Amino acid sequence: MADYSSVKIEELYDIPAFRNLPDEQVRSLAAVMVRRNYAPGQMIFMEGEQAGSLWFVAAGQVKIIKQSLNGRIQGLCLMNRGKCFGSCPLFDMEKNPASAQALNQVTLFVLPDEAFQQLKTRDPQLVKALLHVYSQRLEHLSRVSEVLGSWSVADRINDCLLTYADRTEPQPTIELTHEKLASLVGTVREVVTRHLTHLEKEGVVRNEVGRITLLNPNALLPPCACPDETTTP
Amino acid sequence: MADYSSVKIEELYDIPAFRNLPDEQVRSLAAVMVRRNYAPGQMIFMEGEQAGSLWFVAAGQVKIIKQSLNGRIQGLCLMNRGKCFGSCPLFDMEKNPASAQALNQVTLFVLPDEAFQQLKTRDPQLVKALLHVYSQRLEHLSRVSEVLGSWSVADRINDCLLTYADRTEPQPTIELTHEKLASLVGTVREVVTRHLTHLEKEGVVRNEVGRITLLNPNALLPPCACPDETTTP
DNA sequence: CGCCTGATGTGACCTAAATCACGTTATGGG
DNA sequence: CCCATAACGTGATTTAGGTCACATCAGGCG
Repeated sequence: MADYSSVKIEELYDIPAFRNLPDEQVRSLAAVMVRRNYAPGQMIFMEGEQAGSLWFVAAGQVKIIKQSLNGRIQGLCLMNRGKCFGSCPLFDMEKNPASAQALNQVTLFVLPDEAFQQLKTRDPQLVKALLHVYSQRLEHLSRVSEVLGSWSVADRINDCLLTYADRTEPQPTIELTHEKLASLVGTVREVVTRHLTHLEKEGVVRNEVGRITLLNPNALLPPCACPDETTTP
Repeated sequence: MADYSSVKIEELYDIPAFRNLPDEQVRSLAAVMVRRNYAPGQMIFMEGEQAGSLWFVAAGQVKIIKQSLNGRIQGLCLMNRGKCFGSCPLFDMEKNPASAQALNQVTLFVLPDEAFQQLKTRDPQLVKALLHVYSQRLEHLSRVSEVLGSWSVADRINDCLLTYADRTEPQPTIELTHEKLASLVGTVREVVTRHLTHLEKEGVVRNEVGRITLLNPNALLPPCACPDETTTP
């Protein structure tokens, strides 16, 4: 099943991190990158494993998760087409801080560690592009920490819907089962179902099997922007 | 009250990130760094503010927190003597991803943004040292996410005790009030008190006012390392 | 030494959300 | 077309842990 065929230059330009790079750099990247396919549910790499490579999502969705000793799984984020993940070879991280799992049929482009090490010496611009990706990741994680720590499950679900909605269409949609949404948010299916049916009754979303349509995204917005004017003197 | 006197070279050598740097580099750092003092509870910088500088803890403790719109506060970590925090000028982060607050009387060394920008061009080694700090932060945050998402409050308290214990003495101690511990862990005082008195009954810790002594740290260890041999066939 | 304030102990109560336990609805393959 | 299976809907029950309401204890200080 594994398809190790090469990566086309046009395909690389679809990835935001590379969009502004000059042609020859992308060309040299394409030469060393590898295409990989994964089946739904398949693990791409595991937390704690030796790290190094960089992964780019060409098609499908990848879930980044932490699994703790007690068996519970906490989703950290969902990587869509164009996103980059993997332990950063720029730092000297030895191990993957989390696991990556294909959520559906997935195609990835891999930049192997060795290839990256070579590129980075003669290509500081590339390094800068990737550093930026990592600064976003730091921000994202600190946001996850905030959300997990102080939001209600309902708010977390709303936030997740807004974050991962596909906005290319007039009606933003999310192509996830309740089960998968639940694992991303860090809760269980029943709670997601209940909350979604509630939202549907309010006319905020429409539920179909494996797909949620946002009819009124704004209604999901305020996590709790309680207008706290009451600064009692 | 603000004491802007200069920073001594010996003091910088106390900071792990600089310990292995050659003498002249540390000398040039000392020339541009600034000393600052903060009172207990005082905010050092706020989430969302313009970022840039790097901060090093010379004495006291600094709490890194996220405050969400609903007013709840989630502690991310506690910085002890020698630790480094602040938004990384290496990335192009515009804003602080979190706030920093002095937990007690605190002395900091500040490396201002401008100074750092100059240093980094002629000192790649320094950059590398700091990148390493940031890779640790990424790991820490992903750990926080895991812990918040899937551990019980009791486990989180235990973990916090182990993480922030001062191991220089035979009996590790934590110098925090229950209130402050609670805000670090992301819970309320009562829960911390209850759990600590429970631990004291079991002989695992000793409680004094503003101080907790770990009598048997190992008892705090397993978050839930349930020996799950039962791979039922 | 008595008072005030901040740090603790502890019970009663209450809510969010996880669990359990089903029933119902899609949907694709034979 | 039928059935297995995955996805969804919904109630009843349970529980961790947050909230409230006090009572106690320790240290500083006039």
